[in-house]
Amino acid sequence: MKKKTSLADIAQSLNVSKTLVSMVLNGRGEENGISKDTREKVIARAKELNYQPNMLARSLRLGKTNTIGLIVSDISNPFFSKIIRAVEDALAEYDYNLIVCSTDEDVEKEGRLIKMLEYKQVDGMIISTSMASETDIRKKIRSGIPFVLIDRYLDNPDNPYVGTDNYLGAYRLTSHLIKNGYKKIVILSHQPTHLSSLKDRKKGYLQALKDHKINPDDRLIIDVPFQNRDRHVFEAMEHLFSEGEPDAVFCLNNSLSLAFLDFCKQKNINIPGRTGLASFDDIDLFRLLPVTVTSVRQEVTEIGKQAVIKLLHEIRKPGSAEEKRVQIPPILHIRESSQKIS
Amino acid sequence: MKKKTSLADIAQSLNVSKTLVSMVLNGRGEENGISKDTREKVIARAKELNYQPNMLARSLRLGKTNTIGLIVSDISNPFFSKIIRAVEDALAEYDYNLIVCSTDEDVEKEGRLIKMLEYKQVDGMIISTSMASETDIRKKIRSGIPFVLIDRYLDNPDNPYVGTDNYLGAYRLTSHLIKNGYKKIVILSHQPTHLSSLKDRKKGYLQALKDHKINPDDRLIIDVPFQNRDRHVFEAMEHLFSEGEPDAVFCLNNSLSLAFLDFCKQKNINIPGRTGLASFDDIDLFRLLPVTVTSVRQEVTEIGKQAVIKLLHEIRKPGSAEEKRVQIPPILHIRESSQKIS
DNA sequence: ACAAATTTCTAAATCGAATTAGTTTTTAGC
DNA sequence: GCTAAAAACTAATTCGATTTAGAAATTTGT
Repeated sequence: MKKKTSLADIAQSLNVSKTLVSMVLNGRGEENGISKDTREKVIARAKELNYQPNMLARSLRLGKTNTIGLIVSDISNPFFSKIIRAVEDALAEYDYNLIVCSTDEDVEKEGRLIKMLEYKQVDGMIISTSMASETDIRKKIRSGIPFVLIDRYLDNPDNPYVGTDNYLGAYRLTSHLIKNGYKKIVILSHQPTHLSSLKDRKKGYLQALKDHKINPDDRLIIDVPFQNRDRHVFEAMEHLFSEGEPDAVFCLNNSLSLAFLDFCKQKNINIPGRTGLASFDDIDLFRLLPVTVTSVRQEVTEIGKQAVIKLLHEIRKPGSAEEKRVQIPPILHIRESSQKIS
Repeated sequence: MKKKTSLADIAQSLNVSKTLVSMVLNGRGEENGISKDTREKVIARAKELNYQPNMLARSLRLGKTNTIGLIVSDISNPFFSKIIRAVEDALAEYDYNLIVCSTDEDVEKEGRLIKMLEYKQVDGMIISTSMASETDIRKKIRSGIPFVLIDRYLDNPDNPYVGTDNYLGAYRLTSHLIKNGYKKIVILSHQPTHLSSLKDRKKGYLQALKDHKINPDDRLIIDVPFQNRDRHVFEAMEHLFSEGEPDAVFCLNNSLSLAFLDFCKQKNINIPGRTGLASFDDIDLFRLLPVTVTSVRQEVTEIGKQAVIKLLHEIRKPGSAEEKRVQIPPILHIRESSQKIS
């Protein structure tokens, strides 16, 4: 590893000051009255010595790193990985980079990651939090680094947030099922029930039932833990289908849908013959199955983009946003898995 | 944004030197002969003032950032997002973080990203390169920052590399197809044919044909561009199927398989009735389709883990690894899409 | 030719931590 | 009570860039 050239090296080799070199290389030579001749010499020498600015030093001095931290539960979940991609692209336009972290829905781990990002002096964070309240998260972010929540919001309505209108999506999807003749609609969700995303989807479901004069049935509301999801879904569904047939199953995210499809495959359960199916989150699989799957597609790219816009806004002038919470309407894809019951 | 407490603040408030505070907080108080009394006072005050070390300053001084750069073509591709997750987890054990970037198979963009990671002084890089030669990549990494290639290797066999044994996977998969009676086997690949991963898969395919005395047919070897992949696959397949029926299609990665399945869905092509199917990369979809898809699964987690081990090795003592190229054997999943031709 | 104005450039401080090469203080020995 | 040794602590430099405040050199005006 050759030692790198620094400003000082260039300055020394030309017998000028570091100040001058710094100004020239930052394109502020002219306005600072550096002669054209000198400017050219500096630029030439910088190239010659293969000068590469050290962003650490620069960031330390300037108090900004042009780096954003992104925390999600699992970067390999397609929902998040697509958001990350959108965030990456949006940030690139403003010359920001991205440090990504997965929490596995572990609040402790999330806390540690937030701290770590603070140490690294990121300029802001985008967080899909597993925490239950804003107080918890503020306890970690003591420095006041700006952050934007995605996917899940917290109790404080002034927290910048971008996500899907989960209530709306679930309401529409459930209404659609009901209109198609389904009555006993199972809702398959996750256990830490404090997540706003899942809560709102459940609310949408319940409201749709209510509006269509269907009484909710607690036995049709299933919450499985995050860990060992597949096994839990299998057991819960096995139990449910042995007790009596539901009309349809509404899975609240892509992982649950996958687990449920696995169950159907193993148990040879025919969709929509034996049970209807609808899912929150749309994945490739759904349009490729021979019986395509009805779903609500979240606008992941839009969520990523807007989160970035909001965050950069917060970084520039904190707290000045007009609209704190942005809820993007999802898109309903009606397919074959929820065909009309004859 | 409250101003942060620095070492100096703690030092001043206790009337001791920064040196002392630094030593104590780094756990080197005792060995440097700081009295227990003072040590406790420092630690207490640090807590009281909510001291958070500034990693920028630390990194600048120490010459290491504990940050790794990861470059892939698209972080939202499930193959890569799973590798990223594995890399993240493996790095976490050594207290490293991850900056991720997507290149979209664009060599220019990759060059810019490498430069940027250098500026940020990452301690090392893990790269799934789109470049064609080691010279190209070395031209960018002028600083000599250690890097490990994944998924695709380059001409220099001394470059640390971790990937799948693509030749082996393709050879086995093709042999399997041949043994099941398939003869006219289409291979669906991508156009920039310099990628070692795709080249090796093709080699494995050709060798399998040869070993089974089948003459390769150029019309069955299809290379589509990365951009507008889906459209190109559709057109190429439409043309191919109109000319005469192939026996089977071997897709060289998950994206091509998805595009091909889309085509079959639209054209109502029955698998394996009308054409057999096998795929490199295994995705959830394949085991959930009613006709499950035969595939070669890459050990993504293992690739991520080993890449990290190799990189940390390079960082500690460059060039000392026993084995430069690690090729991990993939796992063949024989399913229904490649059933025996009767 | 000399002051004033303009052009061109620079020394030194700063960001926050780590570290080298000490110095000061205390204790021990006799 | 004095010295040597041990214990406890610190000043100053460094990493590499930016910036403030100002100095030196040149040009202009009369």
